[in-house]
Amino acid sequence: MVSEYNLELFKLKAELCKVFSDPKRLLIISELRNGEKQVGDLAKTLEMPQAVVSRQLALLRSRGVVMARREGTSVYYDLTDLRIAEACDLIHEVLLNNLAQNRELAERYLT
Amino acid sequence: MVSEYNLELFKLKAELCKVFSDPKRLLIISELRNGEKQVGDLAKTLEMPQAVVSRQLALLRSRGVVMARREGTSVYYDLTDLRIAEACDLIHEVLLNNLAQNRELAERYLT
DNA sequence: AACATATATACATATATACATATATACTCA
DNA sequence: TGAGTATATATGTATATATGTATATATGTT
Repeated sequence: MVSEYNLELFKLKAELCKVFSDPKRLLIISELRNGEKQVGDLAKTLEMPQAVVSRQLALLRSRGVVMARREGTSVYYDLTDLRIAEACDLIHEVLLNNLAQNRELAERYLT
Repeated sequence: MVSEYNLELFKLKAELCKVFSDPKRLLIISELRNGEKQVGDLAKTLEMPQAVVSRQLALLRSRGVVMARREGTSVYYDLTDLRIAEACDLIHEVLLNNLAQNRELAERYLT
């Protein structure tokens, strides 16, 4: 039995998580872990077209994951909440665990 | 500068996170927190068509988020890794924080 | 004001995703 | 083996998302 209230909350959570479902955005988030960066530098470091980085940052900002600060012609972006990075760490661990289990399975059946 | 190796890893992470980008899947994960459940029960509790629950569970399993155990005609599903639930908790907190900040903004400008 | 730099956005297109409905499969028991 | 129950999958359709390219906007400089 799912109340409307709960459903709404889960929809918001899903919206937020959608942000993490793209490798480019994860790379951006990963870069921002070490402190704020400007758009152009992110584009250069991550070897992505500027427009792509800008658009993804706009999306991240719309979901409250990053915040922007203008300084002259540059715009600096930073994470709004370090727990986002922590969540990414947990996912990282889960992934490594999955991979390890897959390897184990593979070894069991392929050798 | 993103190495191919890293890119591959981030793609996998994004694939894993995609799992959390749907409210139905989050509800299922949330239900499974309290222990394994069978498909039909999940469908009933969450008021979703059986086919929807089954398909989402298949997806969750393909990503290594849940595991299945058959017992007679029933199939029981459970989380594979509690850190998944922990990550969801962190996201929950981030979301609440976002909402609080939005409310603050709204109050500042609407009153 | 004219120009340069940094960033953002619009549009068209390709791809991915979710859902409802119908159907198939796996298992149990008579 | 045949009926009944639980779960899984296939298909068609509607919608969402990502991308490249081109262009717009904002700020700083001369």
